[in-house]
Amino acid sequence: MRSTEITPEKDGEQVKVAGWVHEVRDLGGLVFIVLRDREGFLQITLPKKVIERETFNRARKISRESVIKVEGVVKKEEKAPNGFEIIPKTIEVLNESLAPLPLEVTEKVPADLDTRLDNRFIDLRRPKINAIFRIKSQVVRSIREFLYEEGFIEVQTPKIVSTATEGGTELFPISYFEKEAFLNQSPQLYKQIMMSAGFEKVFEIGPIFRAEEHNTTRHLNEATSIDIEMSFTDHEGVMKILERLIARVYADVLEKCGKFLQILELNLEVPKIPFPRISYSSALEIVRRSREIPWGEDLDLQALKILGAEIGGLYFITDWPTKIKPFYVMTFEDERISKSFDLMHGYIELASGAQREHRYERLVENIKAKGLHPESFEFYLKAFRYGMPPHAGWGLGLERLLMAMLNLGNIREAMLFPRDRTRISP
RNA sequence: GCCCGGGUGGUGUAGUCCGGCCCAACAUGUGGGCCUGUCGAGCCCACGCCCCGGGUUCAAAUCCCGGCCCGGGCGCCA
Repeated sequence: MRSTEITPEKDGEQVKVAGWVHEVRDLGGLVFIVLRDREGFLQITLPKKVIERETFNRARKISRESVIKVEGVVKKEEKAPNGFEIIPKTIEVLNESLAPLPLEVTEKVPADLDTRLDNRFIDLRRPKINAIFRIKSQVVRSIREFLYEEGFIEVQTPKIVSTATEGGTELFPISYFEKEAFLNQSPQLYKQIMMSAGFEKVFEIGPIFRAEEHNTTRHLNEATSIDIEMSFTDHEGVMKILERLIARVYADVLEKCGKFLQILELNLEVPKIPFPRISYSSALEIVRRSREIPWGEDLDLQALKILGAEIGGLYFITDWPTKIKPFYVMTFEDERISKSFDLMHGYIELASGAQREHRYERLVENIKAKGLHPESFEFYLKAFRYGMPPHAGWGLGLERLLMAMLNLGNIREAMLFPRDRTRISP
């Protein structure tokens, strides 16, 4: 049985429980073992007079974090946490833990993030850390459910690619027999090809790799991207999907992860849709009250912080200058402006999307205009020559979303085993 | 890539500025002991640490040089 399945009403019932020894409090004639399992804590109480001597003496010496199995009787008890305790008949040590521990699971002494990540298996035993990933699981589940309900088809695209970069980020080169290859920075080009293939609505949840030497609390070199692509719609259409998706995720987490939110001491609110939309040009006006940025330049961190403070919460920045967006975005009639958007949370960018350029000739021009070579994109361009519908899509950073939602101070907290500038293990 | 900050028991900190009073302190931990209502249990005893290599000096955790490692900010990027 799990800890949460037992209540004071089960008084007198025989139960089997298993888990980790969180703490042992030895009072001499009375020993308490705090047992921790996946769902919470249980108190095993051993009064010296009642327990068999051998069991009693062995139990008080069990090292913290050892894995034990307990068979015993539930006893309703006002003085016990949650109103009950278990009086054991037998205690079996399934696996003994070494001491001292690499870090304190009881959180009496804090540990640096670096120490925690080096010992992640034990760090994750801490309820607060565990809660993050229980919520992450629900987030992914909600996203999947929502997109399936909306008629999307889940796809898997390659993570090993040969193409030159689509622009922007650096790629990790890898050794691939006699060929040059890279880890994919995003499923962008492949999900667009799926539009030509006639899937109409696709999504993918998978890893992306960025070989940037950044060293900040909001960047990872391996992250999880949630990507959608949708035919016969425009940027407005996919923005609506995105805000509904975000609201759904918040609502589900609120409904199904109350316990974990409580552990994290978070008060989550479901964001109201539609999210505020502000054009790049209007955003620039706000920023210019305190800082000069010429039209057409990207908004740097300082600018985004000004905006985040001004607007707050979740909002879209739309109509970005074409020159700072990738070749695949579609422009308005005024070609300086693109049908693109970023979803922001404060100053953190969560997602970015656009209507795509589906017209072959225009696309080739765009590639050339970015100083790239159309020949390197032949596998991609081919899909545009034989019937490509108009389409739009976006990519959403899962860890960024989690960071924003749970107010995490460091994106590494949102990844089980983060990969950053210096860390590739564990 | 640029710029800051840091490395002291298993863990987290103090001490470094201004060298000696530091064979290094505190908490947690670990080992042992006492204790029948703990829930950050309490009390007593013990154990355990100055990143590496040079240098300066009568004397280095402390100052200087080099190295390794880590954190953060900016840039870039999602």
